[in-house]
Amino acid sequence: MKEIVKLPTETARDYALRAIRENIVSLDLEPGTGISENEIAGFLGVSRTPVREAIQELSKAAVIEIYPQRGSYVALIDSKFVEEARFLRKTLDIAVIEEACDLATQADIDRLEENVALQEFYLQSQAADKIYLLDDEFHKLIYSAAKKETLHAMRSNIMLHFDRVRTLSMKTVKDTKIVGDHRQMLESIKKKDKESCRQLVEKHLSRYHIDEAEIRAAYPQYFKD
Amino acid sequence: MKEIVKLPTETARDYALRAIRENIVSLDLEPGTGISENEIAGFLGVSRTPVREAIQELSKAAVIEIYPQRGSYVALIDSKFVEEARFLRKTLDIAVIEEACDLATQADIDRLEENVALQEFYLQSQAADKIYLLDDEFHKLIYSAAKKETLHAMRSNIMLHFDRVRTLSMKTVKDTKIVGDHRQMLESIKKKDKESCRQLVEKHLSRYHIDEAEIRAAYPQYFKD
DNA sequence: TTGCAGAAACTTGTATACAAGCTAATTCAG
DNA sequence: CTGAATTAGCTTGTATACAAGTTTCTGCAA
Repeated sequence: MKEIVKLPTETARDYALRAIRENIVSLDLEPGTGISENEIAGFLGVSRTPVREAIQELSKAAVIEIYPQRGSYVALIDSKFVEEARFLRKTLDIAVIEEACDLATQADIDRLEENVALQEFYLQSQAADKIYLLDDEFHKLIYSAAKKETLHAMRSNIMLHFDRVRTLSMKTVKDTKIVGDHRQMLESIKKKDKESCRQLVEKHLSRYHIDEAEIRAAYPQYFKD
Repeated sequence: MKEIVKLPTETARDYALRAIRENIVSLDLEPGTGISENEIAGFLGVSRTPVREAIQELSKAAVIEIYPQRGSYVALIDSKFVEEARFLRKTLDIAVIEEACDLATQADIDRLEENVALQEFYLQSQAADKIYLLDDEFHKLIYSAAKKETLHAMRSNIMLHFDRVRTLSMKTVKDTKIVGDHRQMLESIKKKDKESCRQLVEKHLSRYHIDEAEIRAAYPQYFKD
C-alpha cells in the first residue's frame, strides 16, 4: 500500500476512503490481498472507525469482500463485474451525451474546450497521469452539461472494476487515440450530432476492450475463476 | 417513525439500514424531518455505531443530509433527483430488457410467469402491498435474466428518490394497469420482441409521471424550492 | 422588557474498549 | 511421531467514551 497525503480539509473518513480507493485502482493493493482495519488504521494514522466506514462503502461497490470475524480482502477482478461496468457505461454514456447535445450551454462548451486543450497539451509532454485525471474530468463535464451529476457519482462506484482493468491495460491503449476521441466528441456535441456522438462513445469504449485473455495470462493471480 | 421488527439473521447494521430506508420510502419519516443517531439507536435498541453506518450509506444516496456537529435531516424531495432517477430507469431498464430478450432462459421465463401470476392473483384480493413487493421483484428478475444483478443493486439506491414520489402518487396510479404492463412485458420477452419491450417500458414509466404540480400542491412542505 | 453573556444540552466525528467468532499454533496424550 | 484438544492471537461487530463544534436556553444586567 502506497502512502497518500491527507488533505487538511477532508475528514478522516474521506481520507481513508480516498487512500484505499486510489490504492485499489492503482493496484498497489493487489486483487486478493488481505486487509485489516487495524493495519490500515495504523498505516494512515487514524482510528478504526473511519477506516471501517470506508471499507464498508467499498464493500458495497464489491471491490472489497468482508468475511465477518475472518477478514477482508481486495476482490479479485471479476469478468462479470467488468462486463456490467462496460454495459452501464455504454448505455448511460450514450444517453447522457445525447442529452448533453440538447442541453449544453456555452459555458459547458467552454469548460470542455479548456479540458481538451489541456489534454492535447499534456499529450506532447508525455504526462500520462495528467491525461488520466483530465479523462475522468472530461466525462464528468459531459454528465454535468446534461444535468446528470448524481448519475455520474453512481457511475464512479461501479467503474472501479473497469478502472482496475484500465490500469492493467495502460500500455496497450494509446493516449493519442483517447485524446483524439475526446476532441471528436466535443466537436459532435457542438454540432448537436447525436448519431456521431453515439458512434464515438462506442468506438471510445472499444479501445479499452482489450483481449481479456492477454491480460489474464499476464496476471492470472488477479482474476477470479 | 414506525417500528420494523428485527430479523434474527441480520446484523444490527443491516437492520438499522432496512428500518430507516423503509421509513423514508413510506414517508413515516417525512422529508425535512431532523433525525439523530442517538434517538434512532435508542428506538431500534442498538448502539450508535450501526445506526451511524446506515445513515452514512443513505447520505451517499442523497436521501439523508448530514451537517456535521449540527444534525442530520431526511432530504426534501428534489425534482432534480427524481428526474435523474427517471432518466436512469428509462435508459437502463430498456437496455436491460432488450438484453433479457436475448439471454433469458426457460428458468428465467418460469420465474417471471410465476411472479406475474401472483400479481394477477393479488390484484383480485386488493392486496396493494403484496403487489408493491412483486413489482420490485419483477424488475429484479428481468435484471437477473439479463445477468445484470450488480446494476440492479446500484439502481435501487437512486430509485429511493423515485420510490418516495411513488408512495405519494399511490392512489392515482391504478394497480390494474401496472400488472397489465408486466404481463405484456413478459409476453414480449417470450417473443424476443425488443421494440415492443422498449415501448412498454416507456409506457410503464409514463404512468408514474404524474403531474408533479398536483402532488407538490398537496404536500408543499415535502419539496425542495 | 430587552439584550447579551455564559453555560448547558444537543449534534456528529473519532477513538477505544469489549464481545463473538474463526484460525492456527502449541501442547499434551497416546 | 501422530493426532486431537486447548489456547493464544487474529478478525470484524458492537457499544461506549471522549472531542469539537453548534444551538438553545437561562440568568443577569441595563
